[in-house]
Amino acid sequence: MGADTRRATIVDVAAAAGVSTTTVSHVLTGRRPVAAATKARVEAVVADLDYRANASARHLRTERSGILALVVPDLTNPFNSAMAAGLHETVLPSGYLAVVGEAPEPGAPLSGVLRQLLDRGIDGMVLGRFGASEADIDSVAASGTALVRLGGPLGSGRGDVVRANEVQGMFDIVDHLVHRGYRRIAFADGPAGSSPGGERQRGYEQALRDAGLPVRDDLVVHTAYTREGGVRAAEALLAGPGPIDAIACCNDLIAVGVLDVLRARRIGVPGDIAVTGYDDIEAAELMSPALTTVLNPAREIGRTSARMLLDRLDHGYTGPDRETILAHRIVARDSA
Amino acid sequence: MGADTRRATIVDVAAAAGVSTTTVSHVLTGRRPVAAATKARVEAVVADLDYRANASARHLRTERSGILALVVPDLTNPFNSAMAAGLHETVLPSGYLAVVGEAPEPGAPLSGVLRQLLDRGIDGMVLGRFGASEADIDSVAASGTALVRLGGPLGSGRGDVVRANEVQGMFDIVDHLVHRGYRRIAFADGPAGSSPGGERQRGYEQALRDAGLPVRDDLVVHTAYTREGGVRAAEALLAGPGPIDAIACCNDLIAVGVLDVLRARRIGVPGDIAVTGYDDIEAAELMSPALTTVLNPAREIGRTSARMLLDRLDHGYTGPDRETILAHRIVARDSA
DNA sequence: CTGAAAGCGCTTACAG
DNA sequence: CTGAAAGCGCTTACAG
Repeated sequence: MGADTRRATIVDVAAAAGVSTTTVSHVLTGRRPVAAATKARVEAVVADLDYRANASARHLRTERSGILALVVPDLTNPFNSAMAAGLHETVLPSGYLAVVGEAPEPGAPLSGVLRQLLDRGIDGMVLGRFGASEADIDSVAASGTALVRLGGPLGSGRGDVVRANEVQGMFDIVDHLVHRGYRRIAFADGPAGSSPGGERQRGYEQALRDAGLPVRDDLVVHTAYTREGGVRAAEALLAGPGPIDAIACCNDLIAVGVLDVLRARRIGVPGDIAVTGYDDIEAAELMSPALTTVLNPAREIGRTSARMLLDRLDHGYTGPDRETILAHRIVARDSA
Repeated sequence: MGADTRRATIVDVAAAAGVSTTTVSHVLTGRRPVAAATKARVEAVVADLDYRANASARHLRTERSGILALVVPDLTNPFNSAMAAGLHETVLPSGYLAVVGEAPEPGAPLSGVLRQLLDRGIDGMVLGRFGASEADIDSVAASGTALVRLGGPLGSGRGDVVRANEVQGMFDIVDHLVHRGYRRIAFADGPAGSSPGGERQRGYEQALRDAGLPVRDDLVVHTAYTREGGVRAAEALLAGPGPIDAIACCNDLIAVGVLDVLRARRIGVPGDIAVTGYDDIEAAELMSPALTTVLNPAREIGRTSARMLLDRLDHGYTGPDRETILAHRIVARDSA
């Protein structure tokens, strides 16, 4: 089909159909009724010439870019790529393109990626869980970009929020540990002040309190959300002030690192120390021992975020900011 | 910081700097020398007004979209998301946006995603390894979009190719099995006729031949590139015509499924049957037994693809199509 | 039910 | 070394 011939424009279509470009445009957008016969004629020409509107021209005129973005700290994290997949599949049928950005330095002031995305005039943005500063969030919100945040407080004018109930999720899995008889439960948290680390820590502490167990600062250690972070956390905890019999980790990647250390030191899991994760990445059930964790429906979070964006962009929703909470589920395997 | 004030345009900058928009444009693009003093003045105003060019307007005028795309069959596959990350990080500093698309039905004629991307006038595209039809590839090439393919034959005018040496990679790992004493080595391939399944199968067969081992059709089974595919492959192989002592899998996900079946049937790995994968996804070393596999540098493949695209788009390369081959590496762990 | 025309914000021959 | 002006391909008041 037409190799290097110039792509048809709306003018070509109008000429071939014997109507004005105005009418062609209205047939295409459906924004004004067009006589059935005219409409049919235009549509035939559109098919014949294989006409498709030039996105740049349309967006210049409508002041929309037709681009949605997801910004996460690490695209390699399976949780994030599953989310990206959910966003893509939901958004494409509506004609949007979804761009995924890795924010290289979480928390850097309006970091490069965010800035570049905003410069592009993206229509909507899903801001992943990481240390985006308040100022950054404000910038995005102020730019008129529809915003969905994955976590953080729901505050008017700062975007919709999609989240799993992080507090409850960590509460449930620590409760699971308590019911299995573990008493000296440490917590390998994400970086101090980060999300979802903060929420998960609250769940951890609440579960201890409800069980009548002491909440001890020296049993909580902060680290990066990575396998290496888990290694450091385990080493710190093992060198800590007293014996522990379980380590609840803030995510699966941290749990992987913790298990590395325990395996290397020949500490039995869950016999000597139980370990739990959070997220249920694919590797969780492949590991030895298989990881007991909390399933966060990543792909569904992506889909839901997409729908909330489309609600505002295409379906005319202009009400107050909304929060959607997705159910989590404890996946009990062998590590706890 | 201007919350909802109208974004500055090139006209605003020109007025404030007391020059024409022509000059502002040239300061911005660097496509024409501008007197140092004038340039400094314009740059000061740009910074002051926080001016950034409207991407849609620029692209409408230049007939470029500034968007690059990566199309893969499954974004959830860690190999693909690592590749996507490499593409992103390389391309963003040059001002391009990278879009990732999941082709829902591999091999469907110019499937929805591909079509939509082409309609957007994307400047370049990386076409992942899956059953894109020849016609599809021709369509992309003919559209004037810079094209990089991940695998497949290098043919002039059909885009650059970035690949690992699949034949050699599978040869090496099957050779590894041979050297460990395995003799009845089966092959759990991807779908018949798919890439990189075909190349890997050739490496498998060559290694057997070089070792003086028979190449038997009934030891090769075709399946999907997924864990479930691996389950089916293992069941077929185990129900097959004769005993086997090793299963070389076409990728890690297949190997995971194979290990599922062997574990369930209490068949020792690698004692009774050795298993190898391909890709070295993160889970490979977390599994039990840890998977012996071939490392394909996914992120580096993404980076290299990006550089080849940028070469044509921004650096004026107009020579013949090129092929870049990246080194692989055998990662020997416990499963073989 | 339909059209003529302005204009979105850029870049780039053309001219001096 | 710099500018006036055309034009990229759309959409949308305005008018009939």
